[in-house]
Amino acid sequence: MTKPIRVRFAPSPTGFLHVGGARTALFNWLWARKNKGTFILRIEDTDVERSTDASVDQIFESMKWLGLDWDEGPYFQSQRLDIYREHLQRLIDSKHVYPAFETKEELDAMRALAEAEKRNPIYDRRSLNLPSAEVQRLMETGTPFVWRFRVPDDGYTDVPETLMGGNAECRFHNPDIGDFVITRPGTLANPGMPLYNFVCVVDDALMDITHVIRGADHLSNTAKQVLMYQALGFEIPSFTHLPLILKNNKKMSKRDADADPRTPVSVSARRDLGYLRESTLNFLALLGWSFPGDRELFTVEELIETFTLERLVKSNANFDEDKYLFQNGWYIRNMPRPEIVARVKPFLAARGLSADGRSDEWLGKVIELEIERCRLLSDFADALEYFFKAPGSIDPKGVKKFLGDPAMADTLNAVADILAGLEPFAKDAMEAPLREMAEARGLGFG
RNA sequence: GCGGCCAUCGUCUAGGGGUCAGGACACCGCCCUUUCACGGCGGUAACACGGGUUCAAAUCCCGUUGGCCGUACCA
Repeated sequence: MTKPIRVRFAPSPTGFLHVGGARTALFNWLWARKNKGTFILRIEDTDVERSTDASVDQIFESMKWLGLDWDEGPYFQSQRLDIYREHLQRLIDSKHVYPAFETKEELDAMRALAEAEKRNPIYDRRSLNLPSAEVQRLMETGTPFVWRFRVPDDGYTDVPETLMGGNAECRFHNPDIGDFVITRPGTLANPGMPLYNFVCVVDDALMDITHVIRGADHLSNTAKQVLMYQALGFEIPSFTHLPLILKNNKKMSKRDADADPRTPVSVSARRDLGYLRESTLNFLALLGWSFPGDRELFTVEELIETFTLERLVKSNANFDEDKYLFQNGWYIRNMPRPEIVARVKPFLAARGLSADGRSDEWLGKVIELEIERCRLLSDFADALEYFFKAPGSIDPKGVKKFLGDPAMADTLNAVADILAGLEPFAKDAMEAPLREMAEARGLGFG
């Protein structure tokens, strides 16, 4: 038995949990559950400007709803600043980092110039080339500076990647990486907050993460991180970069605000629309992974049992709304009826349809009437509304078209007479006389 | 621009030297059904292109093209 598996999901609380993040969390969770490992939740909130408590709460809530329970954490990076400070000092002492004094504006100008000259916008190390007396003076006079990581002048950095790169290693040319920044601007007295590529490595190493499973948008960051692991003398974990989830062939992100209310990107909005956790997990698992043997529908237990990193797909996947909807409908139809009744209730209430005084049995019967047509839990509220309240308004066009016709009024009266005379009043008993009447009047039976 | 990754039906994918290239969603048709839906049956539809290697390439190699991601004092 080798080292126990430890994985983590590390969202930044700058918005709700979106379906892409949920899939990353799911694959980490599955890998932990499959291997009796540990699933850790870590909140990456070093960007104080953008992080909010509301986002943290919503992330927790969405993960709990999906059933992605964590074994350790949540850790908050904002509460671990002393740890990062300690490791930063190690990097300073070992000369792996150096202070850089350029302002944001200067850097923007340098980048613009590089672009205009069609050069790579790579930091030119001007602060590294400052005389040490000048560096000393600037620091002591309180000039704000950032810490930059000194990337080796030549050579290559290999990322031990299990998926991308054909199970080989992704190789980056060091001079292409550039000396990246690992803290925000600060002074000796007032140090700047540490940045992602630094804290991520410190935490993953200190938390004994064995497998880093994250989105492929982090692939190029990983080269920087490998360099940091080496500089800090940490053991490098294995990396698995998941193909991205695309929406209309573009990376799906929470920044594409939920333009269409029917197809939101946030997990909680999907839940509120009446998507089930079961179908959400099932559908998400199929985005970049496949169940062996043509299976498309499976339980979470089967998923845990079957999950392997080997069956992960390398190419990006478009989010297929139709398939998600279909699977949601399938789960609704195949769910035990008492369970469905319980799940539909909140959606009726949300629509102001009171089930007070109605038994679950009665609710079960009316739900059964529409269950094959409903693909979202919220569809039941639309479909069953007429059981709960009288029509609020009637389409005037419809009134004119049907009720304005004297023959129609006559027909309706005939229908009413037949129904009133029925004994007992049952569905089976009403069909024959109504058909007879329709035929006599030369009408379709529709 | 530079760097990295990727490339099978419209979409999600299976298949990794010899398959009629399989499944699912969507779409179309038929059946079931008073309608719709569900269900059943059937159908349209794919190996990006060009070179190699090989008796044999969707599968291996190289190139091209295309797509995506990154190129922050965000994560």
